[in-house]
This record gives sequence, structure tokens and C-alpha cells, in this order.
Amino acid sequence: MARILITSALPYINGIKHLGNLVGSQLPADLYARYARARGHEVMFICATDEHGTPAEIAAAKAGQNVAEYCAELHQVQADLARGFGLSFNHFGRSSSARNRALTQHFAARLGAAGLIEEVSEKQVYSPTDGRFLPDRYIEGTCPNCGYERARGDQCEECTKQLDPTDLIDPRSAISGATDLEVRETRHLYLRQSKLRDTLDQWVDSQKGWPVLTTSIAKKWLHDGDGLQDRGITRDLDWGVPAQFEGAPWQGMEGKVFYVWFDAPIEYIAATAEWADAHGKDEAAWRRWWRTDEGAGDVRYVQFMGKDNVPFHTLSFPATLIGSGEPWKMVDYIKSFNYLNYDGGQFSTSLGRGVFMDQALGILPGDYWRWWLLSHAPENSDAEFTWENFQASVNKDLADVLGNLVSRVTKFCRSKFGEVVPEGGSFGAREDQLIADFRTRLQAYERHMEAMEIRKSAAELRALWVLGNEYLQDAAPWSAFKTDPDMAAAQIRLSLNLIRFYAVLSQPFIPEASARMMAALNCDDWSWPEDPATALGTLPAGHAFEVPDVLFAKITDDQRAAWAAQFSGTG
RNA sequence: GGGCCUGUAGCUCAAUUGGUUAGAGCAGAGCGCUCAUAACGCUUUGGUUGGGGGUUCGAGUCCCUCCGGGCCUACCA
Repeated sequence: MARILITSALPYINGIKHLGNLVGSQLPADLYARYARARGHEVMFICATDEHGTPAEIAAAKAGQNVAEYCAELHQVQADLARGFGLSFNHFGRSSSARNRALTQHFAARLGAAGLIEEVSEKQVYSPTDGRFLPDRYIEGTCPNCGYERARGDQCEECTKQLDPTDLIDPRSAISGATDLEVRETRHLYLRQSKLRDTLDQWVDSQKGWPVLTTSIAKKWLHDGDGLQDRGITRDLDWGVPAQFEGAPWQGMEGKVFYVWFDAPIEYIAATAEWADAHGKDEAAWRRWWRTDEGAGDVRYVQFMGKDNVPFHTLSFPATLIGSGEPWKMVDYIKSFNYLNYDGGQFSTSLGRGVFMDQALGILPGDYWRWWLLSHAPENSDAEFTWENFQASVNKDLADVLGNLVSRVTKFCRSKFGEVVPEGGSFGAREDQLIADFRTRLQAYERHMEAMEIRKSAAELRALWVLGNEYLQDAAPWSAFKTDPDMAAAQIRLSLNLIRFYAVLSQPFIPEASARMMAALNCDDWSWPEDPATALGTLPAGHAFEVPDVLFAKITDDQRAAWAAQFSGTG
């Protein structure tokens, strides 16, 4: 038994996330957390909403709410959706928590004391109309390169040229359209991560078996151009962790807050503290996960994220932890994902293109989505969601291979033996072969799950389901029943146990369906089948069960067509 | 511009890291079964591994080049 700390990249508070966001971090993290728990490990699975930053302030203003109210509301919405998808966080925190404020300021003070924070005076665009400094991308204007009129201050989307906001012709605020923009001098704190470049480089080198995607992005940032750049970690905003606080090693930072990408990863730690608070536990309870000098020495820490988050997790956050000079637990493995596209293009919030978490749950239960998303996780390259593919996978894998197996076994038993595990008969060569096959495939499944090879795990799980259908076809208890009812009884006894076996194995992928399978069997023995032969004897003869409702309904062609039209974003 | 990833059967993906005849699932074809959500099982068609060149006893895998798709490039988070 090991102790495993798992974090999923924090979903931003600004609105409901789409399926691409879900499959890029929270869902695979949940799969791994569920599997680790099923294997008896002690797991701390942490996620939270990332609530600070300009987009949150603007979204709140648009909604006519103050930021705190807006965030509280959206946090609840996201928490409810997470529950709908069966995400089994030990805690789903908020980066705006008091815990995070204290920890963020703690790290900032430590970094300051270590000489790793520098005050830099720079020029930023200020909008009097909006009453705020504008991040580059919130300034629009005409591109000096190609003449595109809606170029953004960071880059022109038309000609892809990188821009500085002051390059724009006729610049205006993307928020209000105001043109009375001015350039103001402002002072900010910079994290001098360039001083830690060699340390970070060696640390990345010392990691074994990280996905190429993870290391290549880290290496790029470490070695591109002049190497790792220092990074501003404060912003001129109201909403966030105040950069000026008691004990701060600097002055004059009133009215400024830490940049989200400084405080968001720290929330991983803070959320664990929030977990302790929520469960009436003491400080030691969360520190044993995070401080190697207070019990975290034997913790294995795994992070899940989309590729866009890799630089922050391979460089900025480690720089924060190392720079603090304190023995904080560093990540052991970073599992990163490519993007999920929607039917030939990108998911688009503004165009209403693609399926968002709330809409998905409105159509079908979470397990349907979990199965498709996980079995098609964008591990090696970007993946694509199409309704045809979704329909085919759900109908074939879930309804036909697994769901129908449960139906045929339970219904056959009910009609011939009643809703009780039948007694009599004994196992022979056929059953021995099945168990031998299970041993082989189960090992492969476990190996892939431990390696976080998600698609391969899904394929292996499906192969395990198929073995059940093959066995049943071969054993043909409906024939055996006519000549040798005892043999049929033994076959069905094994088959009913097969359902429990599958419920346990499938639980990380489709927890809700697994729970229904177990409920139908009147069983709550979720112990992992260390040995298939033993596991297939869990339900004894005479044990009562019920025939469950259809486990997975099929998606009809009409439904598929209607949904494809509904989410195309053209209407 | 620079960097990285990627291109394998009609579709979605594998291929033990250079090693026999490139494998699965879906779709297609044929057969079987009748317990089951018209489900399941068996058999089977289908590939000049994007094109070209090279290294090697041997290349899907390594090198060069061309073509296509995608991502990142530090102030979106």
C-alpha cells in the first residue's frame, strides 16, 4: 500500500467547461484516483476552481455581480457538474480561500527572503473608462502587419504575428471599446526563475518516463533563446491574493494581487489544507501529504493537465517550491494531454460549438461520456469527437458487450433458477481456461492503469468483457440446462460472479454503472480480484439478486442526428 | 520564422523502442447460436505504413528531403 497524491489542473472559474477540458485533466485524474483506491492505496485527490484574474472580474461584471458572489456561484455549478461526472475528489477547493491566501503570501515572502523576487517597473496599458489595466489580449486594434482590424494586443489572429499592444493602430479596450487608453508606469514583482534554471533543468533531467509532451515543453522553455525568463507574478487587480501583506519583504504593492499562475498551483496545497479544515482534521493531516519532513517522504505525487499547463507545472511551480528553501513535496510524474477537437474544429465557447459539461449531462449520464472520453483520451495527439464515433462506441462497448452480458446472464438465471445464485455442478476445463485468460488480461489491465496508459487500459477492460461473452457462447448454459441442469447451474453461478468481477474492474471508468451492477447483485464486496479464481467465487450459491434495468440504453440514429445539429454552433 | 508532435486498413488506434508474415476494435461479407438491449460467438475481405531517397543483414521504427494535419512560442487561464 502506497500513498498517492493526485492533482488535476484547476478549471478556471469563468463559465462551464467543455468535454475537452474535462478529458484533459479532471477525468483521467479521477480514473487514476479511483484505480489507486481500488487497489488499496491511500489517495488524496485534489482539485479546485481557479478563481482569480481578469477574466473572472469581467465575467462577473457582465453577469452584474460582484466577483466574490460570481465565483461562489460558479464554484457551486462546477462542483455539481463534477459530481454528475462522478469525479471523486477528496476535496474540490477554491483558489480564493483563506488557506490559499496565507500560503501564497507565505511562498512569496520566502522567495523574497531568498532573493528570488525582484521589483520591476514597467509600462502597461491603462483604460480609464474600464478603470483597470488591460492585459495585452484585452486590447484590440488594427494589425500593423496585415491590417486586420480586430487584432489582439498579444498576437494578430489573422497573420499570427506577435504584437505588443503599443504596435496596434487605433487601439481600443476589448471590454468596453474605449479608445482613451493610456500607457502608465506600474511596478510589479518578478519571480527570478532564471536563477533556478540549472536546478530546474537537472530536476527535469532526473525524471524518468515522463511523456514526451511534458519534457519537450519544459526543455523548450528552459533552453529557447536566452533560456528561462523571469516572470511577473503580480497584476494590477482587485480580485486576488494581495501582494502587500504583513511581513512582506517589499513595500508599495498596495492595490496589486498575485498573478493567477503564481497562486493557482499553490492552491493544490491549500486545497489539501481546506480538506483538513472541512473534515475537522489538524495541520499534520494535510502536511503529511506535502512536507517531506512531516511525512510526505513516501508520497507519490502525480499531476494531470492539458498541454497548455505544462510550463507552469514543470517550471514556475517547481521554482516556487524549490525557491522557498523548504522541503515541499515535488511532483513525481506529470501526465499531460493534447486537445480534444469537436467534429473537425475546435470547441468554442463563444460560438456555442461543441458539448459542454452541463449539456452533456442533460443528454446522457456521466458514465457514457466517461467511457468515450477516456477510451479516446488525446494522449499521443489531438483527438476528435464525432457523434458517429460516440454512438458506435457507446452502443457497441457499453450496451452490447457489457450491458447485454449482464442482461443475458441475469435474465437467463431468473427464468431457469430464479433470482438466486444457483447451486450444484462443478467447474471444468472450460472454466479453468477462462480463469487463466483472466489472469493474463487482468495483469495487462493493471499494468496499463499503473502506467496511466488510458486508451490501452480501456481496450484491455473491453477485452475482459469480451471474454465473458466468449465463455457464455462456448458454455451455452441454455443448451446444457436441457441435458445437465447442474452444469448449467455452475456456469451461471460463475457468470453471476463475472458481473461482480466486471463491476469492480470497471468502476474506475464507469462508477455509476458499476454501482448499479453491484446493487443488483446485493453485493458490496468491492475488493480487487487479486486472484480471479477466488474472486469468481465471491457470490455463494443461494445468494439472492435482482435483474437490473438495462445498464446502458443505445443511442438511436435519430438522437445522434438531433444532437449533431443541436451542438454544431451554426444555429 | 523557430521548436515540438503527428501521418499505419473505409473509420478510431496498436506494434515489446531496429527484429519473423504490420495487429485490434468499429464498419463490410459469410456462417453459427437463440440466454440476451435484433444482442453474442466463429470465420473472413481489406495496408507499396503520406511521397521520394539513404543507413542497415534487417526500417512503420533511424537519417535526409518533399507534402499534409496539429500544438507551443512566455500578458488567456
